[in-house]
Amino acid sequence: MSPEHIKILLVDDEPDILEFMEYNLKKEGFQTYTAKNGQEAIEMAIDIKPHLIILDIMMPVMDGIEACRIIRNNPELKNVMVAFLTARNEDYSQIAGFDVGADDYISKPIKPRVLISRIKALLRRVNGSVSEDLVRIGDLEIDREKYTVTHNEQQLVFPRKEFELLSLLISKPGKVFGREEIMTRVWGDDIIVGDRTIDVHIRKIREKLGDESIKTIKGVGYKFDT
Amino acid sequence: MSPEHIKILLVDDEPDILEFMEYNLKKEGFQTYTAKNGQEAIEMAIDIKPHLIILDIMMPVMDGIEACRIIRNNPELKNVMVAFLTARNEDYSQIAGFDVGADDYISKPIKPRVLISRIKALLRRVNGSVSEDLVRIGDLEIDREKYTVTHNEQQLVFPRKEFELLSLLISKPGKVFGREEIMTRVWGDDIIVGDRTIDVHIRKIREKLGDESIKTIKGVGYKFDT
DNA sequence: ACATTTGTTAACATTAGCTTAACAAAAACT
DNA sequence: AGTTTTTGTTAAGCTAATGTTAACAAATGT
Repeated sequence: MSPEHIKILLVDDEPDILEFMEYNLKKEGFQTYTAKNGQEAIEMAIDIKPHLIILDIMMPVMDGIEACRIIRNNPELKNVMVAFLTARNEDYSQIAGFDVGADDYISKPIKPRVLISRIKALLRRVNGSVSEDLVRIGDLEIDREKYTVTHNEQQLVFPRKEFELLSLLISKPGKVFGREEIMTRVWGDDIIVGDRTIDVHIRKIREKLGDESIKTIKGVGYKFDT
Repeated sequence: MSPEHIKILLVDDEPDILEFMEYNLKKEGFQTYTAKNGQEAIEMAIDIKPHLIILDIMMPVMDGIEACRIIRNNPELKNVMVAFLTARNEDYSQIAGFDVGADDYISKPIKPRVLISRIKALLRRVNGSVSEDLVRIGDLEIDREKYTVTHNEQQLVFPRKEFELLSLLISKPGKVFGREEIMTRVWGDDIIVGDRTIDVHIRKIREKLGDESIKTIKGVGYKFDT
């Protein structure tokens, strides 16, 4: 999704900050909208249905936390992303765990490059590419966020590579992943490791899952299949 | 705190009354849950951690008084508010409810407006003094307002960074927080501190909590898990 | 101003998990 | 069948990531 189609609603009571953010986001091609308090933000959000709302926490009339709560409870808005703006040294405790469902925190003072990259990361998430934190296949459930694999009610611990490898295979059950592809997607293009490395990891996964699920297609690669 | 975030557990053996209360509370925006006896109520309460439980006194299987007693003895639930539903002419002496720690009585027949205003009053009490900033996970209770962590009846003092770090981890139990994320959310984007800093804080927290609860996922991050 | 508590760093110890090498087994090819 | 190629297995080393400690700096309290 290109920036031109992304609507971002900026909410802050300080005009300077709004202007600053708006300038930087517009330069990147985003569509921007502004509101100066939570109340206004919600009305506007319902109207324009932005992809992302950047909310200052401290605002008159209605603060960011409260606004976020309302947004999260509005069925029309519950899927928009919300990022909080927090003062540099604002106690994290003020916001932490108010599990109002914020997707990110951006701290002041805002640096344009940080802002942009955070926003892009956020939007990447919304587009589905990354998210999908929980995948269930048969009696297997892998949770990328918690980094756990649950198998027959048992939570198993998987070290990084094993997890990523299994995760990759499961991402498309049935598809055969060639060694090349596994290499680049689990290890990356730069680092070079021997060929047996993959086998060893496959073996460990099989060991933990009691075999069966990962199949070898000789000369081609591996696949996950029930 | 807006009604949308208030969870109320309604407990009565008469479906009509449940439905009546539920209808009225939902209209006000509260989240409601229902159970038809004390047994069920307790299981449900542990699960959903409601803010308020409205208990009928006379019920089959387990009556309200007994249920309340159990609730008050469960560390995870001891701070929820409990209100009893009493028949109009029920003798107060019979109730003995205050002995088991009820916070209010609501007498049948229930009038919607009375019900709502009593509930709001109750919840105001909660917000004024305790709770809301209080999170309980297992035998841990962290209070963001007081900056304290209670563990096995012991109030521990956590310095700011430690507290914020623990607080972050607990805000989503199970989720693995990468070092990057920890950095930005506890320290902020601007300030740069060495890598070992996080470890040292983690260590101190573990020291105080007697270890176990914070787990390391090597190469990924840390998570809080029971 | 001093004492105490927090936060950070640096240097070193430790460990988990990654990689490898060497060999065994199984397919695949002649 | 024999040979070649690919994969499985094992255990031992290696390395990067984390744990640990203590000393110092910074903040906070008295």
